[in-house]
Amino acid sequence: MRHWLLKTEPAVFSFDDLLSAPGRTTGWNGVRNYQARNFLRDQMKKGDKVLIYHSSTEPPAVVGEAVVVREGHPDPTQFDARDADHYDPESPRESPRWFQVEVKAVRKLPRPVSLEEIRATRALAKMALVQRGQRLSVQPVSPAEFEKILALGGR
DNA sequence: GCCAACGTTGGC
DNA sequence: GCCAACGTTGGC
Repeated sequence: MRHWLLKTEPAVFSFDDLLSAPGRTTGWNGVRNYQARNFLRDQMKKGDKVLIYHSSTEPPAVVGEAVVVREGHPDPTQFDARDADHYDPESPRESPRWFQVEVKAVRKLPRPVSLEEIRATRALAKMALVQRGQRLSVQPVSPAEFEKILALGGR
């Protein structure tokens, strides 16, 4: 089993939105970066544990824990011409370009673990999240890093 | 295949 | 709102 971090902008889709979604589950759609796509399509497996991170908010922070409940499959939003933010007219139906997984909320952290706190924690210094210029919205996380974040979050 | 221009991400 | 860093596009 692997561990992951998924970024989302809470103004678009927050952890609370995930908690209130049917079955506390959603398709993690809208990823339009090939490296992140490859993780979604090839590497994320049912049962993998996921940290949910809020970006472009104050403070940016890991706010909750989720689990992969369905492995990579085509992201339906790429075919939806009404969804201007996600529609990709270049993506062939017979070999879709973009993939999603389904994730289910496990629990909200009692305390968010802020980016500042992550930067200040030696054991988390190697996380992709704090590497210069790193922008990937789907990132692998080591088991130790995953547990450390949960501990900092008061779980 | 190079690389300049442009677009996006996301912290600050 | 700024801008550094990075990815993508497209002319050549």
